Amino acid sequence: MGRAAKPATRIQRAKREAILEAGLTVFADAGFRGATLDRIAQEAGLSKPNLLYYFPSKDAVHDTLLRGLLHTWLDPLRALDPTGDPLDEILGYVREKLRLSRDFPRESRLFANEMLRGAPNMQTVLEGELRTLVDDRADVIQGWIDRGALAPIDPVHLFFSIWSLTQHYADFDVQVRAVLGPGRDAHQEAEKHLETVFRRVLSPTAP
Amino acid sequence: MGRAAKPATRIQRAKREAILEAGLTVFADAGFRGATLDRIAQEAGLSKPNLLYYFPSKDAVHDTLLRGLLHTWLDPLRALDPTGDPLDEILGYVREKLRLSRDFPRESRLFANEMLRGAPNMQTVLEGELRTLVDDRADVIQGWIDRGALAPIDPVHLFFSIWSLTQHYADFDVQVRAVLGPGRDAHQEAEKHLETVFRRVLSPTAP
DNA sequence: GTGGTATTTGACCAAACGGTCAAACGAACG
DNA sequence: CGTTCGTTTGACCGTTTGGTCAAATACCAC
Repeated sequence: MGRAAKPATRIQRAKREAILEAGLTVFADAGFRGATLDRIAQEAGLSKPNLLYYFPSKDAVHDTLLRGLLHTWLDPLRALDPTGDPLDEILGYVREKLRLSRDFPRESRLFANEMLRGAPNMQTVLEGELRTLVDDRADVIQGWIDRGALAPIDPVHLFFSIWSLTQHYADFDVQVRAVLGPGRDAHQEAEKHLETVFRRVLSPTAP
Repeated sequence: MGRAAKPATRIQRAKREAILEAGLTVFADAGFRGATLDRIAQEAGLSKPNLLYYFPSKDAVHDTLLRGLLHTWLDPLRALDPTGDPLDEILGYVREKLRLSRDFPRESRLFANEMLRGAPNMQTVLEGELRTLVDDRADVIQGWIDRGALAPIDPVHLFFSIWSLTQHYADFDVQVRAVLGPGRDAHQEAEKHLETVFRRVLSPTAP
C-alpha cells in the first residue's frame, strides 16, 4: 500500500506528458464531450489502446489536466505582495494574467469549458482552495484600501473583473479577431487598454 | 420557388418554439456535442423522430438558435443614442447587458460555448454584421471622447470589456457563486461594482 | 361518415465512441 | 539463446447517437 510500488520510468513520464499535452489541445478545442480518445491518441502519436495503457480512462486524462491547471491559474494571485506598492502589484497581476491568456490559451479555454459545464468535478476545489485564497487576498486589497492607497472597491469583484477581462482575450479570441480585423495585435492593445482601465479604477483620489 | 408554399400553422410554430426553447436549455447546459436529440426532444415533450419532423437535423436546431441570438445580443448596442448623455448611455448599456446576463444566462452560455469552439458557423456574421455595427458604434464613442464628454479610451476594447464583465456573471456563475459563498446576490453586487468601475474609467477629468 | 393531409411514433440502422483483451513486440539480463 | 517484464496493437464489444422509415394516429374539410 506504500507509495514505493511505482518508480515511474523516464519513458513513462514522457508518454504521459505527451498524452496530457495532446489532451490539452483537443479538450480545449472540442470540449470534453467533443474530444475523442482516438483524436487525443493520434495527436500524441499513440494508438488508442496504448493511451489507455497510461491513463485508465478519458476522464482520468481530463481530471489530471484540470488538477494541474488550478496551480498555474492561482500562482500569480498568490504572488501578490502585501508589502509592495498596491497599484503596481495589481497592475503587475493584470499583466501577468494577460500574458498567461496569450501564451496559454488552451489552458484558459479548458478552464472556461469546465466552468460553462458547471464544473462538475471542481466544485469542492472552487469552494475550498480557491475561495480560501481569494478571501485571503481580498483582505490584502482591503487593507490597501483602508489605508487610502487604493480607491475603494469590492476586492472580490475586482478579482472577477481581472479574470474576466484578461481571459476574454483567450476565450473569445475568434470574436476579438473578427471585430478588430486582421493586422491588429489584440494582446498588445489589450495590455495598454487594461492598464488604463485599472489605473483609473484603482488610483486613489487625492486625500 | 416563391415564399407562398408554407403558411406555417399555429401548431407548427408552437412546436418549433418548444423545440428551440428545449434546445437552448440543453445546448447551454451540455454544449453542442454534449447535447443529444433525445434529451432535447424529451425536454420539449416530443419523441426524437417527432422533433426531426420539425427540424431536419441537430445542427438545424443549433443554427436557428444562434441566428436568433445575435439580434438579442446586438440590440442594446444599437440602442446607444448619440444624442444622449454619454456616461448615462454607456452605463445604461452596461446595466442592460448585465440584466440580460441575469435573465438570459442560457443565451449567454450558448454564445460562449460557440465562441470557445471557434464559432465555426458564425465567422461570417462576426466579421460582417457584428464588425460593422461595432465600428459604427465606436465612432459614436470616439465622437464623445473628442468633444471631451468621456475620458479617452479605445472604444472597441471598451466594448470588449463591457461584454466580458457582464457575461462573466452568467458564464462563470459556478465560480462566482463558489467564491462569494451562499447568501450573497452576485448580480446585485455586480451592478454596483460595474457602475463604479465604468464611472471611474469613463468620467472625463475636469477641463 | 369518407378521404386526404398533417402529425406522431416504434422499430431500426450505421457510424462513432469509450473501453477491453489476448496476442505480439521489444529491450534488458543472465 | 531464452526468460522476463514493460509496451504496443489489431480485433472486438456494448452503448450511445444522429438520423430514417413505414406504419399508425390525429385532424379536418366535405
